[in-house]
Amino acid sequence: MNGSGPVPRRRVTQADVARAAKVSRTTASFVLTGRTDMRISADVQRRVQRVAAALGYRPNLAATGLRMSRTHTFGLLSDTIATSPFAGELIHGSSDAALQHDRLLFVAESEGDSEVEARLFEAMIDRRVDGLVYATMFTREVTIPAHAADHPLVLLNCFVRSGSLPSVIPDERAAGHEAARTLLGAGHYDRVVLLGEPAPRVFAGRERVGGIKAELKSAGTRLAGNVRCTWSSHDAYDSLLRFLRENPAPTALICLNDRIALGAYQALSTVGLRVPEQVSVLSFDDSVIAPWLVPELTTIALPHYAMGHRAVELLATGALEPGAVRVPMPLRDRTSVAAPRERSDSSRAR
Amino acid sequence: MNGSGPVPRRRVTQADVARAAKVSRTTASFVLTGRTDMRISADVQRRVQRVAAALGYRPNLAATGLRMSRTHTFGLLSDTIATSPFAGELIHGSSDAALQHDRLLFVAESEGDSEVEARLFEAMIDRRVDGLVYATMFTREVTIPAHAADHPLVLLNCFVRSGSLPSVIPDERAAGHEAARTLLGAGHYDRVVLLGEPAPRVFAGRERVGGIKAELKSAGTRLAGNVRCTWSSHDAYDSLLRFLRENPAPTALICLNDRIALGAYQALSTVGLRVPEQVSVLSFDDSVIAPWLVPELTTIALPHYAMGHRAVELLATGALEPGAVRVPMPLRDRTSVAAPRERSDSSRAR
DNA sequence: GGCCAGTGCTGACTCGTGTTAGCACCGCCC
DNA sequence: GGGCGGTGCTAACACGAGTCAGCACTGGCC
Repeated sequence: MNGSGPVPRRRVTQADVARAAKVSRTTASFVLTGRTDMRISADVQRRVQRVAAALGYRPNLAATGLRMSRTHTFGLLSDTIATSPFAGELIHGSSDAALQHDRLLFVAESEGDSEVEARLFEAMIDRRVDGLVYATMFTREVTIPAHAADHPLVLLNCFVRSGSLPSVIPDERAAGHEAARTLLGAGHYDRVVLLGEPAPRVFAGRERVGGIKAELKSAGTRLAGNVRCTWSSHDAYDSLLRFLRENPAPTALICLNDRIALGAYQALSTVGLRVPEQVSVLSFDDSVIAPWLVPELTTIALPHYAMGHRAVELLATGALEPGAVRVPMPLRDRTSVAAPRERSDSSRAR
Repeated sequence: MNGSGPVPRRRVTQADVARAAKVSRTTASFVLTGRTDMRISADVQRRVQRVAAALGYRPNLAATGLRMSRTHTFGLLSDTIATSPFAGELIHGSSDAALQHDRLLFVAESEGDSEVEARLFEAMIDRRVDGLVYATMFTREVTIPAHAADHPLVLLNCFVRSGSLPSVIPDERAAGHEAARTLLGAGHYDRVVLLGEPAPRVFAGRERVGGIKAELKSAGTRLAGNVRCTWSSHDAYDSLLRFLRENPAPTALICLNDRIALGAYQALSTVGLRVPEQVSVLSFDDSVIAPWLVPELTTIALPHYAMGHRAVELLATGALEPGAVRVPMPLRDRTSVAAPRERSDSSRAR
């Protein structure tokens, strides 16, 4: 006799449920999709529900995707450079939002290769994603291929010049204001030095500096110094060291990002200036190293998680109005900012 | 008259191609899937190909997925803690491998919540992924829910006790050997101090220390000191500072990870010891800060990119033998290791 | 001229689901 | 008792592809 053997465990389908509940597949479908406009007796409804649960029925989303042209799936396409620690946050926020809206995310990276980008784009469209997020690692302007316009699309951390596409970017300008306000609030007034300008036409740099200067101006003061350097810890180290040898020490330092702040810490340590007792340090990005530094670095965070979350949420809710959503950048108030110990003679109590 | 208006641009299907090429849909299907066992004249083949290209036909993968039960899609499920900068690398490697094998990756994170994990798991299965990668941020042992065994599964950066599942992990032990060998090669022999043991039953720590000690032993020497501290820069800073005040300075320091190395740098700077002239520093992980430090940190890299790549490749090629694939950890030879300047009297030329 | 083998293509079914049109039954009313 | 309105369900088609069985035609052979 031919033993039944281990059944190859086919997945249970709607038809299985219908058969077991002794109704037509149509009826099962109506009950399981929860449609009320078709008259199904309460009795049958319960029976189908119960049988479905008992058999562990789960709809085959490949099939519904085909039938409905909605796959409950989004694509996240980024140009992420592998070394960026922010990529994880962006994906994390996106992934969380997707889960909340019962979606799943395809994630892929083009490394800036536009041919690869096109291939990935096609691959997602071929799988009939319901929408796309196009993300960049650094906030910048992008151009989007024309055929992309056929599909729901949200730009993440980037924007198009025309502003004709929905996009999510960090509010860098407000962050600049916040930075200056924080130092002013701690009592720093006229011996605040900026480290890192000019960022070569980089959105973040331009906006941050703009916000800082505007805030200081409206408080009736200005930067006491402006140390130029690239956004690398090594250059920041060298540049600040040179500055400190030729100028009076500032009471506070605004570093345009955490990498610069790291270089600044090392330079300050080299000349024997202590943070925050002698020099306060405030920075931007809240990269992983901020809490590792001694003392822990006070910095204004790039809200990558929140941005990713927001972008996917826009797609999921269909709120696709053109224009930029600016996500606030929160201050991570740690221990590198303190009140200035000695007042310079030109400072005044506020 | 009812103007034709802008056609809602329905995607072109195989049926469209067949119609335009004046063949049956069956024939179109055979040509487009490149099947040769069915006899189609070369003439018709060319015609179909040409028409398909002209119309820009692309198969609907939701449909083939349904028909074939193969979606050309994998799922990557991780417990990633958002703050980890390594997540990006893991995903990057996986994504690249997927692209190479014409697959797309669902990526999702559970944040260690097993209920969320189960939901994501279901969501992927419901979308009929061809296989799953289960990834952890830190190398560790995991337990996999039983029903997962029904699907092709590769463990990434983790393993099951029984070893019954294919898994990809970093070769931490070999890295320990490499670390010791590197210092020995630079001339450090008997004044090498370890900073960071014991890692509380952490795989990476155990293996690294094991490799280091074994290598030193086989070279006829041993660690000159063992400074215990947690894997945080702050604790490393404090612990090393205390050690340096009570002991002769080592010629080389092995830090069990880069965070510890950062604390060590700051402590060495505090007591006026220069890297690498007076103390060489060697570390593990190659986190983002390694190249930012002054001098740049020599460290043995966690091969997250390679591991992600390998895991997806295993799935794509179907090479799913049980047991662990150990991925080598490359030395990033920067500038924090140099030959010791002065020999201690007990050292001998090698 | 009828049979056979080979060539080249197509009809019809399938995957698992959503949806429209319509069928069978019941009770009521005149 | 025959039409009629309502109730409760189902047959049949569609989504876009892959695949099996078989049909129509040709040419050669006895």
